Amino acid sequence: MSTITRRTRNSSATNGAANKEPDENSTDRDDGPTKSFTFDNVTFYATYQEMVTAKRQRNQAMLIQSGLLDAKAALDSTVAAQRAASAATARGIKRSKAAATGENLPRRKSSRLAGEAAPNIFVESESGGRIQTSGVDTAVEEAVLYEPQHYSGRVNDGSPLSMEQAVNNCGAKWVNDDGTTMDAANQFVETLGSVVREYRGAQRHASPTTVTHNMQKDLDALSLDDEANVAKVTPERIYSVECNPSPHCLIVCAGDKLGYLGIWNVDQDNTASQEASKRGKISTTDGVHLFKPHSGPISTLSWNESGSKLLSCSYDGTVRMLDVEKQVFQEVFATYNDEQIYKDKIGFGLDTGFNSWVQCMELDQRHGRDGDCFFLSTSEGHVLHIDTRAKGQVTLNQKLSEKKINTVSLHPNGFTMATAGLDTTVKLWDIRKMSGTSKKIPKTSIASQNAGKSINSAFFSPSGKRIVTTTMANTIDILEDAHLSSGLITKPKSRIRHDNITGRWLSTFMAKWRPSSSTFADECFVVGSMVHPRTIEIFSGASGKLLRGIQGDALTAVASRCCFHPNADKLVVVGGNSSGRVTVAR
DNA sequence: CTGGGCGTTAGTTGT
DNA sequence: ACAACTCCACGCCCAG
Repeated sequence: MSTITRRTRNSSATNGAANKEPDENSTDRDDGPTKSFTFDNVTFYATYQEMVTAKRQRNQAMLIQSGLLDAKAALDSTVAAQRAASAATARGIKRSKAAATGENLPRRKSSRLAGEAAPNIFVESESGGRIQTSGVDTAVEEAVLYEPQHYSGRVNDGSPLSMEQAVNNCGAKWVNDDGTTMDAANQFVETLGSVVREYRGAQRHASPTTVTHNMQKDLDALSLDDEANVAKVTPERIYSVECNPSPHCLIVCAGDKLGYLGIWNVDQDNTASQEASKRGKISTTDGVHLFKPHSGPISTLSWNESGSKLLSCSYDGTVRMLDVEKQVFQEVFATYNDEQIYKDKIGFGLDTGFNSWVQCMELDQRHGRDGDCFFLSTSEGHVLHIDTRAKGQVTLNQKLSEKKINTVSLHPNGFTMATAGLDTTVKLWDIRKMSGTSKKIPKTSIASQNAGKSINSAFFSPSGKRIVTTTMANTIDILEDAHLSSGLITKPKSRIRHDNITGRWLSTFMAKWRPSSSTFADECFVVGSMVHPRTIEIFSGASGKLLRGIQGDALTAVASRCCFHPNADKLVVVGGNSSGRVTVAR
């Protein structure tokens, strides 16, 4: 291959060893007939163009000879066959037919949220983008016009968001226009509440979590073949997926690029729901319910231990908490700029403009597992610690990097923290040695490892013994006892070659540990993959070996963000893709 | 040393 | 079938 020379900028970048044949360069603009052109040291060509043509023919012949074209054709046809065989599932949320043809419609929330008694102003019908309303047109215009503009385009002024508001924020495009969506959402939240109560009750007479006796057997049993285990849960590309911890009921939530939160009751009895929908009771969303508590990508979702609260962290600079029992999205943290009107806010002065956003969240379990305290990392290299108990405060604001920090992870010992990000390193810190606000980057961390390329994620394993990192250098590294080492870590315990180049349209891969009920030797993690046919991969932490590549008809796209169910009796793995679809393997 | 520009990547939706 | 659209990723090159 090294003799193939192409002249585009990119090919010379990707094929650094490309031989530049000097005559090609030196005679680039000289087609004069007085010279002859040498190629392959054999043939003489009268003109430059003839030489180029010959070269192209040679290259073509080489491609055919190499079998690359055949291989590509074979791959293309298998991919095409897969595409044809499995069209995207229709299960889950649907685009409203009326809205599909038009641009974004004015939201109903305008008049509702403004608190105006504006009866009868509803979008009655839409066709071809034209909106017919009942009620007075000017009133609609005013309602839209005076819709309050919130800080940085956030969904509201930071006050608690009711379930109804969160549903209405979704806009007409994704809300079923049969008017039953709200009922369905209400009913669903009731269901969620009873799931939580049941789980709490079970926890009270707790027996130790079921221990998996034969990991490999459980892994082998995972299946991705049932189409009923796929649903469109969010409108846009998924940034985060998480399972409610209740083992009694499989409830999966996903957050997307635009701040939508979809919660899917996977085993909702669809026949019953369709019966009900015929009676006009609830809508047929296949157990999927859509809310919009944020205005930017939801980067992290985390349930508290009892499954009663869901924390969502977004690039929009806010962290919200869905309280299942109170049925409200409470804003527990938000960044603001340094205008004096915000001086009483917890996040005052933490938003420094366009290049500043909150990148990720990690719950701090040191003071109970209710989600009261958490760490945040920012696009500007800060790590924050927020304590929402009492009045709520920023208890740590430390700059740790010049570049974006993609993840923070706290060791179970409660003081070793791992950060990883665009500065191409994993760094370990002792948070006991940090306090308050510091803009100075500490000169030394306890230990660090340099991947050479950006690091998508670095997480401590449940035992704390290991760290798994996913890097843009196309590796997954497993470090062992990194929290006990110091200085530069030159060699990971094991290094897995893994294609992590997802490009700009897919969320980056982040290998995630199975959270519980695994022994130290059984620790394993899940990660998405670019492999054809589409696969969700599970690796052993101890050996770095691939334990299982889950494939099946139900997985038709790359699952960029994956997670395990924390404590279902049976092994459950969930993946979210770039079009908002969630796939459950079990 | 920084920032602009470009290329890569996969899947859905509209024509 | 095919083209358009996505564009809060990141690496690399290259100009200033």
